[in-house]
Amino acid sequence: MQSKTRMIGRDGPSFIEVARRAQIVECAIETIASLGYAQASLNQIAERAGISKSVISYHFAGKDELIDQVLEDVSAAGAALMWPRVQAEETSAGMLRAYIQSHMDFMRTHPRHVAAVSEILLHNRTQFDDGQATPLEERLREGQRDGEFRAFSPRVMAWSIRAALDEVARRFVANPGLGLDDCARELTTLFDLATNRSAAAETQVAHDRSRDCP
Amino acid sequence: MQSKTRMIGRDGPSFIEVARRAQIVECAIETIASLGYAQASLNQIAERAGISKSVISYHFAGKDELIDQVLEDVSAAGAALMWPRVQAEETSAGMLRAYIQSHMDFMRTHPRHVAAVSEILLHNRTQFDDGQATPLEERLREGQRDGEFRAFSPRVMAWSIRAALDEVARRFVANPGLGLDDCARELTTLFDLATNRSAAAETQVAHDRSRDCP
Amino acid sequence: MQSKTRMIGRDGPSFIEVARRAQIVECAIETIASLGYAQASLNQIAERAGISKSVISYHFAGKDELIDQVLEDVSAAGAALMWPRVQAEETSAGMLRAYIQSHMDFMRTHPRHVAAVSEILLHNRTQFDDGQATPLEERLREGQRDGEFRAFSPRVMAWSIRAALDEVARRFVANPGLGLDDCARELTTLFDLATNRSAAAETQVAHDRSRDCP
Amino acid sequence: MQSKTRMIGRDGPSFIEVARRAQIVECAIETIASLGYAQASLNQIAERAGISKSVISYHFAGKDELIDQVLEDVSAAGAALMWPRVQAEETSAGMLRAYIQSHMDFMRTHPRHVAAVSEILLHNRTQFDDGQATPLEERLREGQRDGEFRAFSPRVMAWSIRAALDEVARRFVANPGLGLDDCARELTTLFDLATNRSAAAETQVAHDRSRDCP
DNA sequence: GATGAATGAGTCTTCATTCAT
DNA sequence: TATGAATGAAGACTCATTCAT
Repeated sequence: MQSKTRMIGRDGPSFIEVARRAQIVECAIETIASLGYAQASLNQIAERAGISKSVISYHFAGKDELIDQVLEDVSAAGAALMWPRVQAEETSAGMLRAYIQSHMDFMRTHPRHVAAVSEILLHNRTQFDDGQATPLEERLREGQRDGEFRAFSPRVMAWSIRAALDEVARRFVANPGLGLDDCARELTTLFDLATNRSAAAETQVAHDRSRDCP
Repeated sequence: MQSKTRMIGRDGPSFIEVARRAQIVECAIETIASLGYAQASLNQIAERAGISKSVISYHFAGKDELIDQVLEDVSAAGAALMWPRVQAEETSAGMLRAYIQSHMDFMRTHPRHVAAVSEILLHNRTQFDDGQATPLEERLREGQRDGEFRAFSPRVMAWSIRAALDEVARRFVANPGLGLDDCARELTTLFDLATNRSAAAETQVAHDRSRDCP
Repeated sequence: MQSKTRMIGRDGPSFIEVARRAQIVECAIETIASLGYAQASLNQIAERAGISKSVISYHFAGKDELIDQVLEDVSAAGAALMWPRVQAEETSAGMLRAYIQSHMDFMRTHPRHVAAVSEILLHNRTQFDDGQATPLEERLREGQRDGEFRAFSPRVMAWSIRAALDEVARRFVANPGLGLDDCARELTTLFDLATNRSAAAETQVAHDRSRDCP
Repeated sequence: MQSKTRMIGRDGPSFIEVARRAQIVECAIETIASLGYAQASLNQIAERAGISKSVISYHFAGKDELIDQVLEDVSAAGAALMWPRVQAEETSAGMLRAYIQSHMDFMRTHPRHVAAVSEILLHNRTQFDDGQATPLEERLREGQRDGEFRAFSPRVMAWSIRAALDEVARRFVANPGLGLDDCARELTTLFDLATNRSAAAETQVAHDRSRDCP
């Protein structure tokens, strides 16, 4: 709808309005995941939706609003799936595993959603707010305070985790035959080893030994 | 394209041809790193090079060939810096550390090159050759055969390593104040722990214990 | 168009029909005066009216009819205010003064109406009916026949008067602080001098003198 | 030319560049004068020029620059024609007559130019710099200081003069049969009478008389 | 009567590419 | 070799209009 005065009345957006927006958002996701962010023009999106290009302009103020809606919808859905499972864990290591595992599960059920968001975030790196910590980073930091995680930079670790997950997401979209279960197991183990205290200690010993007698 | 016609002459590309192509590639790198892939039009590149836009079309079959050349040149430069240092190591763990470390060193000395390639790969993720193993993956596999690395999927591990390195690269470009030394140390430790055999064993024990008495 | 169909009923347009049309016309005036003709889309007009855009299409055959109605309504209102005062004058000079003065008064009481019409005429200067004389022109001609006005082209004089009034209207809309009383006095004097017989004679003398001994 | 770096070297714009720009500016004038500002799209302009729409984008940074160029070119041409003739006059009244007369002469030789500028100025009334005095206003004020002109608001008078001239310009474009000589004579007389001191005095007398015995 | 929804034509702009010189 | 000039396709966006409900 073009007017921004969108009924201050009681009803809010109509059913069909909601449905259309959802459909367009879905098609945008589909398109971005398939063609990449750069190739995902309104034309392409409209074509996939089987609608005229201007229908998008009717339901969204502009491409930006559409993209924002994609981010919002997918993030909300992802968070709804993931955080309960993360919070249900008692240990920090468990939480990290749950984070990765649920991320992969979400990816399995919504592969193109994850890929699309990944594409969007990668291309809109304006808001690279290096200043602010992500929830994941916070959780890692907490795990360190608890003494469960070894000493590492939570920021770099969070970057690495997200980068690995996003990479898998894109690979999965390009190649749906990819075994997500295997990937999940690999990544949980990888970052388990990378974060837990005892492994670090042991490796430190190994390092020391290797330095002692080269 | 014209260059092919030129190639059939007896002496290959002339000196000036080579120089021009190199100059253009450099300017392309500069432009992409500065403005991002999307804003790096031939116009912008030509402007930075102080040449006419059509010079690019003259020396390259099209924008695609230019971009490919950028990838090729930077990859070659990177490989030339990195692989000697990697090969000089005797242990697989050392090689992995050298891989990460030299990658960061290359990033420090050629930040814009790395940024440009990163941008390009991000936008042209069409050709996801999942079939073929990268050199890094091969090295990881070798480390497993040697018994130095634990059992993991070399492919997923390679993906994770590259993803982490590229992420740091992008962060570094966006924020040159980023401490590359710290990142290098973080990542080498991270993937050291993630790959080495003893850490895995120890962690496995820890896991078992945690399963025994929850 | 639908309204024609409706008209063939026995009682003409219903009360609600008339009211709606009037409301829409008012909002159109408001919008055009505020945003300018170019920015006054049906969307904007409907928004200000608090109605749906298609209501306009329902009550008017198209934007053109709406615009025509605006012109008609404002002209009628203006004429209703002005002509009685003009006709009340006995001399032609008095009539001209009354014309200008009442025009400015109308401008003061209906600034946005005048501005809207001004905008519309500016953008739709297709139908320049140069053939037909305006009422103002007729009055000027009459003043000449009475011997009260000097000899001049009533057409060009009428153009000049209207142009000056419209110019002041636009200035007033752009800058409501403009002193309309001052403008009214200036313009009445200006065109008084420009039309009256005695001033012309005197000036003619001056001209002749200046030609005699340059 | 798209690049803004336009050769800092010695040559400046090439001959063909200058010619093309001039041609496009002429066609823009033609189009605006014929269709009105609102209908003068780049498409229309390009069509009249017999060139592709993007040629305009090549030679001008955007529509704005084209419009600005139109204003600049026409203003320069007009000023070059008018001001020498205006300055050549010794009396203020002579200058005003020369201003109007030369304006009409320019209109005769460049009718569409004048009409186009008039259209542009009317539509871009953003810069309605009511604060700043135009050269014409300054001249009028000077004439008052000299004691040659009666007391009037130079601003309102300048508005009226320009409005009348622009009105005639538009009428002339719409109807080329219009007798410009007659118009020129009419307007010079009109504003002569409206400004000169003696006419005002005489009229004042008439006014007084009419007030005495109405 | 009224309206949300949809649409196609049209706006300006950017860009890679081609061509004659 | 080099380049100024030109072009067509595609980009996002606006808008008056139409239609089913």
